[in-house]
Parts: sequence; C-alpha cells; structure tokens
Amino acid sequence: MLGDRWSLLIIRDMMLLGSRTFKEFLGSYEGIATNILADRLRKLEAHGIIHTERDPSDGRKLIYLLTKKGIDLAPVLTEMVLWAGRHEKTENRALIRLMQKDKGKFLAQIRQRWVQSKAWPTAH
Amino acid sequence: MLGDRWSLLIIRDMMLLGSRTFKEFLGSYEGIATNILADRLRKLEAHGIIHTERDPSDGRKLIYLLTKKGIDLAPVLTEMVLWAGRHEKTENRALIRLMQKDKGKFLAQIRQRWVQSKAWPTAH
DNA sequence: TCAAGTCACTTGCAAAATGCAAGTGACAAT
DNA sequence: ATTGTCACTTGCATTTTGCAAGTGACTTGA
Repeated sequence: MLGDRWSLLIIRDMMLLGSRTFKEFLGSYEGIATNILADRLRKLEAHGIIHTERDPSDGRKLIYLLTKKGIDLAPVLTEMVLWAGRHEKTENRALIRLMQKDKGKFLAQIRQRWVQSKAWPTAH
Repeated sequence: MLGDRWSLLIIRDMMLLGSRTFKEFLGSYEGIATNILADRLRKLEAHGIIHTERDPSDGRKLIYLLTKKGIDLAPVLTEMVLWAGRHEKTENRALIRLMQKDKGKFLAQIRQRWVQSKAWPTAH
C-alpha cells in the first residue's frame, strides 16, 4: 500500500505540516498531479489510514484526517526523516534536531495534536 | 528513492532474512521481475545503500551487502514491521514479538551481524 | 574436457501506472 | 447574477512495469 511515490509524502504532510485539504496537499510539494492525488487519498481511505469529513464552515472543502492507524505511522515517518537527515541532503534541520533530542516526546506531541478534537494549531 | 514498490522489500530481506544474491531476492518474495530487480539493485547501489562484491568461491555469484547507510535503515524497517503487525494481516508473529520485547536490543543485533565481517549465520 | 546446468542479468514487447491540460459540478463571495 | 474556489474527472501522451525468452560468464558432473 505505502509502496508508491506519494502515499507516505501525503501522510508526512498531514502529520508534520498539518495539511488537511486537497489544495494544501497540492501546494506542499510541487509535482503531484490532481488525478494521482485523488487516487491516493481514495486508496488511503480505503485502507483505513485516513478518513474524510466535510468542512462545516465551507461546503466546498473536504477535510482529510488521520485515523488511529494513520497516526500509528508516526514512528515510521520519524525514523525516515532522521535517516534522511543523516544520509541525504535535507532541509528542516530544526525539525530533525527536535526529533533527535527527544524522540518519545516528539511522538507524544504528534499524537496529542490529533487527540485534541482534530484541531491543528495554525498560524493564520 | 525508496518510494517504490520493491526497494524497501529488498532491503528488508537483506536485513531480516539475510538475502544476499540475485537468486535469493527472486525467491524470497514471488513476484518481482528480473529486469526490475536488476534495476532496483543498480539504483540502490548508486544511492550508496548497498554495495556489490564478487563471491570468491563462485565466480558467477555477486553478493549484495548493505552499506552503513543501508544498515541505518533498520529503525525504519523495524517500525514498519511493527506497524504492519499492529494493523495489517501479517505472518512473522515471532519476529514482531521479538521486536516489541526489546527494540534496542533487536536493532543492536542487526547491526552486529553486519559488523562481524559481513558474515550471516545460515542454517545449511 | 565438454555438455549441461547455474547465475546474473538483458532485450523486446504488451499492459499498467503516471503526468499533464483541460474540463465539470457544487458551493461561496461580491 | 457573475465570477471565483474547491475537489475533483476525463482524455490522451509518456513512462514504468511485468512477462517471456534470451545471453554470456562461470561451474559442475561424467
């Protein structure tokens, strides 16, 4: 299931960047085509990794959220980011330092954000 | 790089099953085509994740080994196996219990096997 | 020593997945 | 009422994959 170019990136963006809408996914990494994104979201939902809700304040928007199964991918994603930080060119040095400093605390924070009534702290 | 169907499976088989030759990779999971396997091995080597040596005792064989960078994927693979064990149908319950019991020890054992002059304990 | 494997591939071609541009339909904002 | 936004779908070209059938270097057994 996760063995394709985009699925793990989508989950990473939900988990680490807080992306929740179709448009946000399109923006966060250039390059994914809309049909492929739609297909991957459909498949992730079919596998119970994400689920979908309509935005109550804007009927056009759908909000994609991680399920328990999806949140449980946090350790996988974390180890991947750490590995890439060690062996590949990468931005996000700050995030990596945070992960290295206290992995357990970092994971707890991620889980916490989803427990708190699906709210994600946004800047704007 | 790892965002395709086969690359992580190849690394998993090297790490967890001790697969080292082309033929072993073909056998360990049915389904990968020889041209795709050759291509993935080439790319993994180009990315410094594996390296290749000729078998001194049999000139036909090539032996594929993990580099440091490749071994460092052990935590990623471990978390993936644990996740799959929790959320997907899976065999290998024994391995998963071993990982759960002491993750640190398990990872240390994997690293140890590669430090010891590339030898892998085989049954036959 | 030589025919018959074995091993790690390559090649050619069909089928499937992907990428791109241009829609579409429901809803929102002005 | 018109224009814009959002989450898609559709059609088609390109790329990647899968399958079957080689190939060449090397080994094995008679």
